[in-house]
Amino acid sequence: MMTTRQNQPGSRSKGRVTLSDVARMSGVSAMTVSRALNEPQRVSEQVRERVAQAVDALGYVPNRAARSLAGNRSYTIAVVIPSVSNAVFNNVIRGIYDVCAPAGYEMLMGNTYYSVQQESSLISKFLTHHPDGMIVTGLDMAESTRRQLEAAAIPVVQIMEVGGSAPLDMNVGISHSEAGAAMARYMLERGYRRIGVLGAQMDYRSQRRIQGFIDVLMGAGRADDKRVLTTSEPSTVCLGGQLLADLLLRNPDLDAVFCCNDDLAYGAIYECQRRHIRVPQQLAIAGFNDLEGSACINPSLTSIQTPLYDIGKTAAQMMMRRLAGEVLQQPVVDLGFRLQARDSA
Amino acid sequence: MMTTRQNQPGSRSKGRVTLSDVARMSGVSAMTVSRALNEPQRVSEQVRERVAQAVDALGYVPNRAARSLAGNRSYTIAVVIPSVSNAVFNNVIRGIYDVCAPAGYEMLMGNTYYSVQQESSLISKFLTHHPDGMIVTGLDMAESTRRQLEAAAIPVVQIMEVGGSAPLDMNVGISHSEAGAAMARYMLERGYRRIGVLGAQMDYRSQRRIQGFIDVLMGAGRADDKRVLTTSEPSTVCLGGQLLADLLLRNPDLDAVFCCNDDLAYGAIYECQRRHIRVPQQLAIAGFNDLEGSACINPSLTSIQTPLYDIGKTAAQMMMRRLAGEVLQQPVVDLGFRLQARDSA
DNA sequence: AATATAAATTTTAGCGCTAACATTACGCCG
DNA sequence: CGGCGTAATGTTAGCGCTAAAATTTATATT
Repeated sequence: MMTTRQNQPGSRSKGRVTLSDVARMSGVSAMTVSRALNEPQRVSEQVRERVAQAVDALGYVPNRAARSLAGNRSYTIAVVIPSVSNAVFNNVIRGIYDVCAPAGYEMLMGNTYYSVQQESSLISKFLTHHPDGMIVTGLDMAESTRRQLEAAAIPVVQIMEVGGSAPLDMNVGISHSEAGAAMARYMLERGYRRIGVLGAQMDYRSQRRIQGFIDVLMGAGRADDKRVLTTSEPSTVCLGGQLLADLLLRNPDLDAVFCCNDDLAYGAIYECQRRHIRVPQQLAIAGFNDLEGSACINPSLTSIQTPLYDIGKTAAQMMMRRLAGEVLQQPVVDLGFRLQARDSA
Repeated sequence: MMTTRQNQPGSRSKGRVTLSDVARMSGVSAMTVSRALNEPQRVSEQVRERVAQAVDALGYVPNRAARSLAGNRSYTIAVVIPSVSNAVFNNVIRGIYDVCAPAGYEMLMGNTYYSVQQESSLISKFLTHHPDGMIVTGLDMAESTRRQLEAAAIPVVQIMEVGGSAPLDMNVGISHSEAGAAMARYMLERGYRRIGVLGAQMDYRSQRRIQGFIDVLMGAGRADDKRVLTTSEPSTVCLGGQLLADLLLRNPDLDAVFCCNDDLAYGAIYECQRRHIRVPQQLAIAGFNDLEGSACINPSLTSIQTPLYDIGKTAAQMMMRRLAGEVLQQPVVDLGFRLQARDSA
């Protein structure tokens, strides 16, 4: 049970342990305590120890707001992604985290839910934290947001895709149209000829994947608009099954389907199981992103493996270098992808 | 391309637009601008408008650090969960967000990855932000962390489970042991007799689910240690298949398996598909959490539906009421669960 | 019109920390 | 042993905002 004084939020605090309390107890100035905590190598060992003891004894917790205000630096990187819950971005986030945390940076994370409006308002909100840098997903954003970011004059890394619109500052990702094209070439090589396409969410990257895929089919004289089914609804496993059902209704003769992400592909495979359609013999299915479950579904799913962790890690590393004052020779990095062939296509 | 002045981080800022710039331009005092932005009903309409214009013209972005420092309140709620990428917690987070965002609160989120150590260090880190409140997962935590939270003297809501250890402050969730027990009773009622149990991750809540399940089996004289297989490895779909394979090796006569979460259950179903074991005729399978995909896998998965969104929403509402100074009559809320019977068991 | 009351606004004083500069202590050399 | 460079510590001032108190202005009441 909570027994003690509850700080009155919204009143002038008293009784909070501050740097000067620690300073008083350890018999040095506040500034020295600050240095003992943030640049320990700059104070003598005995001071370092006395300060550590005082911090412990008093239960001192530094106040980031004060630090940020005084230091004109927040030690915070804002990360703007469509959805933290998405397994795709989770890997990216780990990559960012593994670089930021050891460097003493916090991450401020938020979801856009694939909406340009939500992205704009989220970025506005994040700017009030005065982050030292920002990592945002994708190359496309509202013009006003672009201006806001330029006005903020902080380093920005755009992640996930390269080669779409011109980047604002730094850029790390893969070419989604090339990845889509690679999948199309693979399917054609394997002998599939009546190839369908399923897409949901239809953010810019899904669109580019599908465009790249279709362009290759077109080049081979195998494109057919009737075989492409997309929706702006959020992508779910169940939706994959429904979309496949729709698509087959209009194209009973399909011999393969490219799903613009693995979730849809799972749903499509489930639908085939229910209809006793043998995959890949009667219908081949491929996905995109190569999520954890793709290796163990039946049949195992052919997909495009994207370097998610490395995208996050590289983006954060570039950010750190920029924050250290370095001028990057290569502000745009294409990390490439790998086609993971398995049993489903 | 970034053209303009890059703020030197770590130097005294100049040239940032501040409240007083807005005040000067709109011909009122800084304090009035502050009120115009934060309590608009307390200033005259014309001032409100002039301020809005000046904010627009100057591109003013408030500085949260300054606000937090001056106001002794951060408008931040720290949220400590095992893994943001987990679909389970995603729903909880949405519930929290839907209450916090309209109330003007930010969420500071972090993962413990089911580790008590990581939880401790995360909470320490979060306390440096001086959040106005904290929402943490589960009832169990390191004793030192418990003391830290008490010393911080902020409202705390522990979420996900009720009825385990005594709560620190407020508490919202379900009883995992009761939920496990309910599943066991259901399986016994359906006539299953040689029932196995699979568990991974084995955080406290998984343990309680399994314990509740086994207690009921025991009461019915159907418990058997050999039929329980658990691991502390993180739970994944693929692991579910491997664990089932192991379990069947030692217990070829099983007629049902309870998986302590849906991911494992998916893997178990896949493994059955590969082995041509008919579910549920030869082997029934049940999961826990009722994730999105559980309704459309083949066969559809019997699971325990937990009120994830409502847990988050309720927790945040209790937090808001507490921050408004209210004394809660009911600091512990059990939201209950529902057994979702489907085809797999 | 005088007074009481409420509403709108300003003034003052800091929140807790760190950048920049100032000072002191210490070792080392000629 | 004085002078000098370096390392260690201290002093000053202020980051941008808001709580609280003080003041001015508008509105109601008699």
